[in-house]
Amino acid sequence: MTTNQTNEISNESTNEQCARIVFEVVPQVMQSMRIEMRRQRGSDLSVLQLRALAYLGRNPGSPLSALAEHAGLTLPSMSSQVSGLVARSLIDRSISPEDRRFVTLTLTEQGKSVLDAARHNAQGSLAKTLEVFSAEECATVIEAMKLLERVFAPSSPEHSQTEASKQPAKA
Amino acid sequence: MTTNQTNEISNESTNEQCARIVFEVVPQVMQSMRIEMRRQRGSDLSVLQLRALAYLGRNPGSPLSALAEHAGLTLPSMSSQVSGLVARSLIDRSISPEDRRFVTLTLTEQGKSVLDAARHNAQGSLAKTLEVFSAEECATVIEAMKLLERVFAPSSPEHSQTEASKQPAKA
DNA sequence: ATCATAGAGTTAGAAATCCAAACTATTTTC
DNA sequence: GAAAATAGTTTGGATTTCTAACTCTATGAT
Repeated sequence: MTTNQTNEISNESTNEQCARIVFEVVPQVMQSMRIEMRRQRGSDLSVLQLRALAYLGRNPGSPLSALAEHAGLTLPSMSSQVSGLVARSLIDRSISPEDRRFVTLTLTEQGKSVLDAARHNAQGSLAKTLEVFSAEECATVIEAMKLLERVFAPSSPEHSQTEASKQPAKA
Repeated sequence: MTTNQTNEISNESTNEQCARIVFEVVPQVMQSMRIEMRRQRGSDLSVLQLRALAYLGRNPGSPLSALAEHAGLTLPSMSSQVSGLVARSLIDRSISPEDRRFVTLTLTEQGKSVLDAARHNAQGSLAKTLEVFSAEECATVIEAMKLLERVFAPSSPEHSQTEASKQPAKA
């Protein structure tokens, strides 16, 4: 029987099997997404850039640090990415009047339309790939994604600073 | 063809919902894996490099093209990566005696031990992160990964490639 | 009030990654 | 035997992302 103390000896199979297959499959899916994004000749966005635009669509006026944390990047890396998107007129970057240290990031009108188009393309082709799944299989994938999201989401309200999820934004 | 006639009025087909959450969660998990790999100060391998070593562990003597296809990289990119691993004495690269155009890639003894250690570390910390899951939740994740693997995996080793990954080569 | 300190973000410099184009070497085909 | 095809490498460049050092702004201690 499985000991529920610290799971040191038993439960090795299920947990480690899960870790092994996640480590095997997630990079494959990610690579397919990158390739598909690169194929989209309309918007020329990376997966990260599209995710950044989508985040700003959901959270207009976010500071840079929130975006960096959401993406799992350092502040300089995200600053560079944002500079590129500002130069492409997809993001408006202005100084917060309340606290002038903060930056306020918002999608421009062009950013909104590019986001809409790119998201439609990317998720559309992904959905097309997933068309072979039955509704039940889709539900399984969705449920698994929600589980993984709970564990890997950056702004997890519970234990955001365990050693495994120490973010690179601060060291 | 599309079978979403019943869902046209409602929000979103199950497929599209699945695509959206996959596009949201997979990059997060991937980024966490990258950060965790970078924290491992013993081996200094990227996710891709570890995956390449693992592939060669399972398929000794593979040619470069098989490795490139498995990783979803172009031949030049994978050639460069392999050169780095050869320079670090983790991979032995020799010319196939049967067909001298092919290269035969094998793990060195050092490569095997580095692979073992790195895989243990990477999947161990991943398993630790997944410890919050119950056995049932783990099973859901495993099942979903198997589903995604069926759709996104390149062709299986020692087998003909059907149509899996012609994406990275040409557009 | 003033100066020290901390926080948010940017810039600079370097390293890694990856691709397309061009190239070499080998095998197959005609 | 020449031409075409195949496997891989080299080259050159674009992108990404890090650390370290910097600027600017807010807070706080005295």
